[in-house]
Amino acid sequence: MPRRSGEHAQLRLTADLVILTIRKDVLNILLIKRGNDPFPGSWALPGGFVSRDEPVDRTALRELEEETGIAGEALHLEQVRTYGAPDRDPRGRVVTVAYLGIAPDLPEPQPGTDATHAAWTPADRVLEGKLKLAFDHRTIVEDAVERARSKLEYTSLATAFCTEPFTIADLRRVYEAVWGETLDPGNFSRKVTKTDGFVEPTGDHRVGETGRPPLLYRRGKAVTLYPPILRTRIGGSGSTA
Amino acid sequence: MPRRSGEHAQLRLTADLVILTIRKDVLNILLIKRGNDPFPGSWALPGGFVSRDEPVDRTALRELEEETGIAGEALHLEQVRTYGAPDRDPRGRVVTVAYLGIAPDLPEPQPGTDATHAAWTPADRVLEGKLKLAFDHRTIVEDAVERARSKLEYTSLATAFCTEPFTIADLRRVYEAVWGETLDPGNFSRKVTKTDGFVEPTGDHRVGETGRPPLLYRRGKAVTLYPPILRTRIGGSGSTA
DNA sequence: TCAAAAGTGTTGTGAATACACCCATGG
DNA sequence: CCATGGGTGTATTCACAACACTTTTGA
Repeated sequence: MPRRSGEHAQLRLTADLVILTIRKDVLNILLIKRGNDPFPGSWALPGGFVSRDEPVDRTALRELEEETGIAGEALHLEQVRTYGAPDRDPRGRVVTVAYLGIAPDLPEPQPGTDATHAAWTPADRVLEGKLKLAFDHRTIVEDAVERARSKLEYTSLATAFCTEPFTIADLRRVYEAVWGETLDPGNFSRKVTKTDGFVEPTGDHRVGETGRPPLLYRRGKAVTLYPPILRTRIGGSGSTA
Repeated sequence: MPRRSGEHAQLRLTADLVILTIRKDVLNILLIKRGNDPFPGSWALPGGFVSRDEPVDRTALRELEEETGIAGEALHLEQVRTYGAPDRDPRGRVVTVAYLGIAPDLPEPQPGTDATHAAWTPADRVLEGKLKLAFDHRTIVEDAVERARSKLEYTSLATAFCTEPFTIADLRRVYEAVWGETLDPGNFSRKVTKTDGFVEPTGDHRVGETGRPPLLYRRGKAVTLYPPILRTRIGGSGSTA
């Protein structure tokens, strides 16, 4: 199938990561400050080049650890999509595979290779354009966050934000932070505990905080939720992409 | 960020296409019979190498036309995901970006470059393993078909299978073919016509067939459907991936 | 007149919302 | 005893599945 071999040799492949977590009830994203060309000093997603014979998924985990010191254990990681516009990188033809990672609240990241800083940043600062990112990383963030938002509806992804054991209110705060809307605590509790396989009670209560001690849960076996937990569409005409 | 330049030079990128259509109320997929190494004589997805400075999306359309004679006009095309296992291609490191295409019933494909045959094939023959495909193309087909099945639920994707103008029954047969289940005609009709922006009446009827002449519709403006048209989950425990 | 297909009416069931209210703890 | 957050009760609204039934054509 190749036409002339020279036509393909210049292309390089990277993996970039959108790592999301909830910090103080706010959706945060892991960013690094670039140390090298291009865009030195700019904020960007962690990521880097795929090595020969390295699965792309492993590139993602390796770069995450190299640039931020965060290990991929206990991290939900899934591919979002691939960005292949010819002019997206000034270094030449660089195609990137974007990943979405979901983490429970993690320690401060430690900058490593190619990064002078690594920090959790409220996702809204990127989505609202107040913080500019290098390359087409803002688009990647938008797509990844929308993926997370919609997967909260029909999968058990929200539990990946929680450290076990967690309470129903912990889970509700995940939905509220990711969707940016408040939910009725009572109705949410019922819906979650009645959705087969979403969460399993441990039998214990969480103590030490004010208010009635909540029951503790761990992740259930279900991957997809039926019925789904739908966002409230305003207007309902549904012309959103 | 590159370590040694030699580490990246060997990687090549392809675009592969899962083109779906409905033929005689059955979900069909467009396959080619390979003319070249590797796997000559095997059935496979249409696709080919990304050229220098060519957007990956354009590669997909170009290869589709080159190998099957089908033009990308009036074709819904979206990326599914990227497959990057190091050993997925015996020629070396070849990473592929898979696309899902949805087409209304099209003429017979004409084999072109690198393909000795091109044909519509019932998707079940591939999904049930009765027809073996080259590379990891069966996995790609499974993922693409599952994407189509779930997007029928919460988007207006089904209309991409229909030639305008179409009837509600045409649309119902799309759902039935893709989901592999029968739907109640009356309830389906109500649901579709009441879902804001899904279809718009043209005012005309289709004549010449037996039975009461159905109203004709064109695609509405909505991209997402609310409320969604959900598949009937049996058992409901939702442990599917 | 009959078969076939389209589309409406009707009814019972289940789920979602809004919100009142009770529970169990820390201060 | 009060504030705080967790959780249940309940009425209303809404959506859906099942299926009877009417409509309108071709044969």
